[in-house]
Amino acid sequence: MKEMQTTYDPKQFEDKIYRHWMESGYFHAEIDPEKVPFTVMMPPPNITGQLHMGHAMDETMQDIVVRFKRMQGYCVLWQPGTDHASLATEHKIVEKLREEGTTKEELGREEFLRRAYLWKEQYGGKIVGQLKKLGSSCDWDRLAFTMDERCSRAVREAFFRLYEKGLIYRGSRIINWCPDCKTALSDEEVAYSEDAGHFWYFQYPVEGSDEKITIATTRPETMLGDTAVAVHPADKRYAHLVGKTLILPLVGRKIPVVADEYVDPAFGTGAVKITPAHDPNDFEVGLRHNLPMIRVLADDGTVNEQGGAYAGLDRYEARKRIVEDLKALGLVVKIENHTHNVGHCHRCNATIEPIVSKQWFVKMSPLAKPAIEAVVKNKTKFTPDRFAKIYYNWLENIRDWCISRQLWWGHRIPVWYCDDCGAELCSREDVAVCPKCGSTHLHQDEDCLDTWFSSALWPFSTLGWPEETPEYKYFYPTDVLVTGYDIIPFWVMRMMFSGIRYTGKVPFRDVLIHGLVRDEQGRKMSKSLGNGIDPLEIIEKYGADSLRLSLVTGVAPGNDTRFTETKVEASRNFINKIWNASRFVLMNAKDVEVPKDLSGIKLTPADRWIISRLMATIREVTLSLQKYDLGIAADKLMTFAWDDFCDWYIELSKPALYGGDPEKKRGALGVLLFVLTALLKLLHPFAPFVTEEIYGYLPGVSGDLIVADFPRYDSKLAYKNEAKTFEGIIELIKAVRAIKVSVGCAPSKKVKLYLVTDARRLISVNKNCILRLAGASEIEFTENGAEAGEKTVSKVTGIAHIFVPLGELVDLEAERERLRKELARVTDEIARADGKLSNKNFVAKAPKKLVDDEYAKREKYIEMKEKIEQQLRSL
RNA sequence: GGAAGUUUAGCUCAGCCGGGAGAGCACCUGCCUUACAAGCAGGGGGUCAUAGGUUCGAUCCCUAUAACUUCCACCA
Repeated sequence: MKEMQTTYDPKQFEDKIYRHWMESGYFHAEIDPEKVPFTVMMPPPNITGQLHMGHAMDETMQDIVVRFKRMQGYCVLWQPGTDHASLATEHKIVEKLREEGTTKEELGREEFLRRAYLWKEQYGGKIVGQLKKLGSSCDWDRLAFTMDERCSRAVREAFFRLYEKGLIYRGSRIINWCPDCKTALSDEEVAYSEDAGHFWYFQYPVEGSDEKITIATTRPETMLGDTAVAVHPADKRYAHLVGKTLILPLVGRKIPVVADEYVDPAFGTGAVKITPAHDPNDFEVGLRHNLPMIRVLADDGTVNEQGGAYAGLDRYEARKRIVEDLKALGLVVKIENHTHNVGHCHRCNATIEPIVSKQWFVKMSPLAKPAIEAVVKNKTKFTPDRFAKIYYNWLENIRDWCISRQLWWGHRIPVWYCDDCGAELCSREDVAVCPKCGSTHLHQDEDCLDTWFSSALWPFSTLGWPEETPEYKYFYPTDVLVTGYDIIPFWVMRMMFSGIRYTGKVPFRDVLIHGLVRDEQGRKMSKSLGNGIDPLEIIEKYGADSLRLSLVTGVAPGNDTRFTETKVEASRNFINKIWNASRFVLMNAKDVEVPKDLSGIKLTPADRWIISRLMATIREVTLSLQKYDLGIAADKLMTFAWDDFCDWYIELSKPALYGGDPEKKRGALGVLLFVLTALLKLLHPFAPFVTEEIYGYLPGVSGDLIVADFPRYDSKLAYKNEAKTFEGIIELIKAVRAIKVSVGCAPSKKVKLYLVTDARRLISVNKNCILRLAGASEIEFTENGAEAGEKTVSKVTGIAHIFVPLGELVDLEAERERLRKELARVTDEIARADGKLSNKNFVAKAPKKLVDDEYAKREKYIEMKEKIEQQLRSL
């Protein structure tokens, strides 16, 4: 039998243990009709991604749940995978091409895609390795990729079904356009921020008059596409101009003045320039008044040929020039500073241009309704449930989803156009011949689908849907989805409506939402701030277990948390404690094995107390884990491990271990091993590596912890009353310690205890423990403590009145003072109890147990008071 | 403008059904007590943001207020 090293050093075993788990196939989920399935879909990280703290927390939480369920005997599938991340990846590759001095257009679609796959092969695996470092116990045999064959097939099927029902359509509408990425985006992919800008006031001359109308704009360059000026119908200032024609300066176009309710007369000048092709509101106005739509910006954000003299200029350069030119014409009234909300590309942060463009859309309202209903009806539950409201907010206000992207890396839209008859053909299979006219001159739509279109299918596409594979039938719907609240609109919501639509079932029963991991100052970790902390560096320094623990302790579900290295250190210290406690048990446990149960052991009161505490902990941890209260579960566990087991029980076991009575020693060791084993099991989901490592040293234990049974609460071992009685011993020990400290008695100096007590038997049975833990030499029972003599410090506890003769250390005046304070405290307690009990309503209405408890407390304090008074008199 | 959250010890945060406020870190005192100084023992420190209400009883439930955070919408 090898011995445990004297210090906890995670580097010695974490990789080794992970390899062992992999080789043993413990992560692999094989359909087992005898077992109940438990399925978790890992949110697929981007192939371009690096593991960050957010992932680390998300993965840790999933792994805790998954390991817990696996140990409970479920057939657990934790499905891993990666996301092709269409835009993010293409963006990176394009950047790389730029460095190489080429462009994607130069390479052509085919070559570009070849490069992209190469990239995926090269970098896509990186994050997988990082997840392994963290201890993720997912089924790597089933590693999926959103663009693999299975998922791609599901994407086509989903698209086809929606298209068939008219829920996918193509149309020209205002969309969010990123001029840098040169693609359309969904509403969710636009992030707004308050940017400082200007409010420019321009004058547009009225045709056939000297009059001019003043408009205000934040985007002067869009005036090139103005096709009207709108005023409020009830606005008297402009009533005479409605129907008149204006001459658009610099352009010379004649545009009408229209009356529209949309205009707020109180804002700006009350007259609004209308650019239907570049503003969502103007677009609506344009439709109502049948205005022409003139697009003046090209895909790259420069002014297009419609811009006349400004054609070819970048939008901001054009803006500057237009303002200058209008100034020269004397048409600029004023320029104000103005901060307003500007949309930015979620990926590259470029300013978004609203542009009219022909794109593919998913009609949302028929999909949103059942998705809302499913949560209302509790088919899917959010934890914490307040996130259901966020989810409703999104779905209730949702607009049609723009799903086409002008990108190459992704799922190409499965629609073909016939060059001869113009037919638009959506198909599950590639189309070579036009079914309408028989032509073979067809071309596929150039665009790709939004990445989230495929992620939305993740819970079932990975299982083989639309085929009714055995996996799909067994593992779907999944049990819990774990993700951050920031992903609700992108992913959770879309999986919900997709799952319901395509499979007829909600994709998951529970959604466990967590918050963001922030930096020490509470700021979001981000690349631009450079405040991100690399989880791998933390793992390198402290080990994965410490990182995992630090990410779940003291965190309430759904709340953000701050990452501090101090917290990791605290976690590391805890694990070190476990390590050393285990080492202590094992170095004493020669020729002993972990007992299967406790039936062969004669249990001492201390044994029963720790077993009772273990049972309570098992129950609390199990319940908390079932409710996904990971922070509470970890907290209970750590308190039990450190306070109860290490600080108390191990110390309590020492008299038996060192006392020379082989039977007592065997009993204590049996309990130590029994409790330690259970503790390792309970702790395993949180700190899998170190617990598995220690488990390997346990004598007489075979197999691996990862697949051991999770401890079960056993009411026969609860020993509630005995445990409560034993708390009296603990209180007694603490009181003696406090007495010694209060007079500056050296801890190593043993003192004699005189006890006035009714619990002589209880104390006698636990005498050795009391002596050792309290630092006492002997115990003598007395009637009134007089034997202890003058120079004595006394203290009253629940089971005894303690007298400790401390000779010269005792300052009688200080002792009197201390007793007076104690007396005051006890008197307050009695008053408090009296106050409650004299309240007739309390006695009448409060639960009986509470009232009885209050009487009992009063009794106890009165007794204590008498003893203290008596002691004060005798001094 | 709408929504959600937060406000508890010096700091970071927990707190299940309403029934004597907790942890970690920091701080103070004393200890290398042969598992552990990444430790042990003892200790100090809180009007649970404010004001009302419900209740026998409120950190917890309700209402209002304030401050902060986040998300959404958005007036060109």
